[in-house]
Amino acid sequence: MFDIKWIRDTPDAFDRGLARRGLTPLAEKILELDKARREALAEAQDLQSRRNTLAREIGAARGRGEDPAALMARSMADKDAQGDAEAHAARLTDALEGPQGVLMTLPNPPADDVPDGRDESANVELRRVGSLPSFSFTPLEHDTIGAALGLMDFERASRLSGARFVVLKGALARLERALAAFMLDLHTTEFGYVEVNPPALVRDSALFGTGQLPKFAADLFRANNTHWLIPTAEVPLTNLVAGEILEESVLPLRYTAMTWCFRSEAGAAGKDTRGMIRQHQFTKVELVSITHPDHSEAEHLRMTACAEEVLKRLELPYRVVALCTGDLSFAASRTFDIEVWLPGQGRYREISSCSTCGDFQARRMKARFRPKNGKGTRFVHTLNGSGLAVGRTLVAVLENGQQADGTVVVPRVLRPYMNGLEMITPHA
RNA sequence: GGAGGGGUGGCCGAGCGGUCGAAGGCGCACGCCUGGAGAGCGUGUAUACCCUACAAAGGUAUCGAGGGUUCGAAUCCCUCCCCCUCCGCCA
Repeated sequence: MFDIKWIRDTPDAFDRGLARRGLTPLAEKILELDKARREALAEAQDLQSRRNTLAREIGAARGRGEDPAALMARSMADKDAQGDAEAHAARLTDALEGPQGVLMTLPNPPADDVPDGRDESANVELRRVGSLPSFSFTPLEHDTIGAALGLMDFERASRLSGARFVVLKGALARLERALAAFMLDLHTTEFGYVEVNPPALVRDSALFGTGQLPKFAADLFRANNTHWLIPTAEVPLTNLVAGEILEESVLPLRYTAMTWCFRSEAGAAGKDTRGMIRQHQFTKVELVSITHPDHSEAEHLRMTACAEEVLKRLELPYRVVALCTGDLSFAASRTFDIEVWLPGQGRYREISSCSTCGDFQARRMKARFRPKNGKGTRFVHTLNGSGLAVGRTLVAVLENGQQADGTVVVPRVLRPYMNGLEMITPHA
């Protein structure tokens, strides 16, 4: 969602943002609509104002026992014209700001420092952390390891639910729970995030707020006519402040939640069909921050560091990548991906995505705050990041911790969460 | 699922077709008063849009949301959302 005033003031900057997203200029067209809308609005308001005056005079005349017929006739005379002007203004407003309006369907412009590029090949690696493990054997992929342990079952999962589901058992089920608990504990006790247990079913308005709707309905699971399954806890956590006017003193708000995430993975046919990398349902610990506009930049770095800390403590090697304009998601203005090293695949894979959305989501949600000094209200900034994707973290633990004998070493920090277990062995 | 009762400004609460953005109270802010505090008194206290210098003044809208009736709606009608109570069911 865009600030129409900003487009009025700086149409070139707006079009430049679109261009960086690979879109054609639209400022001129938008400003035409905007101008027409304001004219229609002014006309309608003018007529309404006159009729309000007449209505008051009619009331007064009645009070004096006079016949208001003449006044009523004058009021009626303007009625159609007003109706037309209103309808016209409403159509134009809808074309601009309605659910399918231009301002609603255009993506957030990239921040200035986002590298330009068509696709992920233009992403910029910022840093590598941790040293890659070496193996005296050819490291296996996680699904092979899990199957050999007898604790990861794709066949039965597909019998239950089809492709892109998994059944974890025993120590692996426990490992998933341990990972999520460890992450939540870290974020709540050391980084000041408030743990939230939000609904996993939301309605349209929440998904419009964060930007999944109207454009990406195909990526979501729809429960029925009124509810959708969340694709990420970003949706309920961010929408916690939808429609609110916050006191500046409560900012920043930091929320974390462990939820299941449900994604239809439309358009991912053929990608990552094996294993747990790309599932219809997965567990994720999410981080969301609601900040003052002046602090979102620093918060973005802070949030990324919080997510990185999880990997550091799990002793998993990773790298951080700045997404280029072509790889940026709809609502994000800047995104850092954290990619964990997967020895079985011999490559880094995304395990977290930390984005700042500026005021883009806040506008859609109407989430504002009242500045301490100064009047009126301002839109907050919203940020979200995985801290981390639990399923993929489990994959990384398996692939990095695998031993020649098929067992898997449990990372030290997880052992308290695993009843002291140091090693995952077959059928454990 | 069945039967009722409700949704008014930061909060409480009046209004039930006319001059209501909305009485009154509380809270909050500022001022006066005070050695200081309290009490007391006074003033102010929403959001969005239009207009405009993104000033002042003005206009329009908003009493859960959206439609309708009417010259005129917080007040009447319809649809939807939400909350509460009782019964049923249920983790």
